[in-house]
Amino acid sequence: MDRPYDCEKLPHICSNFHDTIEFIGKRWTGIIIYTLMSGPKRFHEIAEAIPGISDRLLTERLNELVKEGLITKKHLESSAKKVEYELTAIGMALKDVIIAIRNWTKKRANL
Amino acid sequence: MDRPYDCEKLPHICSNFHDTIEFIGKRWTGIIIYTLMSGPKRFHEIAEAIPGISDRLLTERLNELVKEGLITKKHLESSAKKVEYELTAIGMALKDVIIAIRNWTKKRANL
DNA sequence: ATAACAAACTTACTAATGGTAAGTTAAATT
DNA sequence: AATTTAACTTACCATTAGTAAGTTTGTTAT
Repeated sequence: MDRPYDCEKLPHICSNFHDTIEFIGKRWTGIIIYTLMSGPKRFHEIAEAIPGISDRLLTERLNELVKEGLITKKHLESSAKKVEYELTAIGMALKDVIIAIRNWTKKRANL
Repeated sequence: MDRPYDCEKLPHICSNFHDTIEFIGKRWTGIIIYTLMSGPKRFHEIAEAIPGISDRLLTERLNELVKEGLITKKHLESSAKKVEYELTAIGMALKDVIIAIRNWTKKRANL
């Protein structure tokens, strides 16, 4: 069986695969990104779209995503309290990953 | 912006997306699957291919993957001590997800 | 044949992360 | 002026992960 790619020739990519999957696989991170795929959202909108997540973890994950450059945070209307989160271009590029996971989930359900 | 798919029409898929990404996103799970993409491997081969993982967690993750039907465990040579782990068809089907993550990682590195 | 070694766990313990709930702060609403 | 709301923040307990030593059965060397 062949590998998806050659680790000898792409050590940088190989060494980063683990980091990437561990990052986007952190608890709640995947579904937060998925939620933002349908457009920018405010804090409470994300919270309401994801049953089970707590304010604390949502704050933490959003901060991590901002830090990693996958989303941006915008303060609305000169108010310190209204914010909006939006995927960056590289964050939005995760759509292909999400589609692949969706397809796999569907395939698995049909076994 | 359009969604990758319509949750109204595919509630089953929608509700399972989170489960899927949380499962394959569990610590070490992604890289274990990736490691097995290049063919069946014995316990110590997987351990050696994944720097940092401990015997305890590797055992735990492999058992979870067997339980979820993504890999199979084969005892070699009528011996109780030599085992081999291999991706099932549905486990191997995660290759598309892995390729998507690889592509995204590459794209991100070029920013 | 016996002793040392190895593979694949298993157990015990500590550290890190996640979950729950209450508290905070500034702005918007009544 | 008092109440409510958004978006955190803090404190505390539960769950999960990391580290290291121990176990069991089979294999290899003497």
